[in-house]
Amino acid sequence: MTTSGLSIADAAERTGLSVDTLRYYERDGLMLAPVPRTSSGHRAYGPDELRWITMVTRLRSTGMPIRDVRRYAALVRAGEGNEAERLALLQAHRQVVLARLAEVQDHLGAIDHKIGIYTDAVSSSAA
Amino acid sequence: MTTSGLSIADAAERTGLSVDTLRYYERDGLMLAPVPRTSSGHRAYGPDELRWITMVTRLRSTGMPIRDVRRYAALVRAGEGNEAERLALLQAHRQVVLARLAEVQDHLGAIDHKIGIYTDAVSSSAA
DNA sequence: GAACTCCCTGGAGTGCGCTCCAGGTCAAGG
DNA sequence: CCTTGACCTGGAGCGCACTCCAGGGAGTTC
Repeated sequence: MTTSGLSIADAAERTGLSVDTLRYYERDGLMLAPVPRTSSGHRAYGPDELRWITMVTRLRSTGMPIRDVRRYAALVRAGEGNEAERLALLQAHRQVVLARLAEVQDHLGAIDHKIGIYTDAVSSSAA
Repeated sequence: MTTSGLSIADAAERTGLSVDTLRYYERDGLMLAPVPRTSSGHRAYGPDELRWITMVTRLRSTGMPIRDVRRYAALVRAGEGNEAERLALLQAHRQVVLARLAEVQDHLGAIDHKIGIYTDAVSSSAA
């Protein structure tokens, strides 16, 4: 009486990833365990898988390389006892992201300045 | 009596790009004009080149693809009269960057939450 | 004038993260 | 039955942005 789970196409729609990417992530060791299969061998994504994919997406979308996501997945897969390592990995990532955000914001500020200049130029030439 | 300009190695150091990247940008049409040369054919980067490279770096570092930087360079190279187009390009980029920043910040918030959970777990296990 | 260093060019190679493809299986519909 | 459609696998291919390399000057140092 278990609900079998989402097809890969449905999981793709839910997560915003492509079907190919979902299979690629699994092949590449980013999942915590092989995705469950139906009797005919089709993947069936359950809530656990979807939640984990969401976490992977957060890490990827903040710029974490696949290889680091894989390391994080390995830690989680290993089970309890390595929380300090997981924490260290996430905190290191956090620092990288914050630095990157600051850099982008700084550069964007300079670009905004240039936008201001062009805005003046364009509006005065239209006058 | 013209100061000849910086060697490519010095320009690389100044801009934070690699020597190879500087040559690549020039080959790929990202510069406004061919970089001036010394009598022996070595590149000599002057203030104009360095300023432009700084702008390119800002665009690149905020995620603008090479191809769009090239389009922007082409507009600037074409001279006055297309300020509206330059402005449109920069504004479009700005929107993309802002959206990306918001997304990253959102995902980072979720990661921070997870960090909080692990911090609690680790500190209580140490207690 | 031999060695050294820095630079040149054209072109090949690399790492990343997907993305696509051929050839095959399986359950359901007509 | 036979087609259809979604999915399977292993592996090749791709776009991007560099990065590296071979082979060849040119100017300086001893």
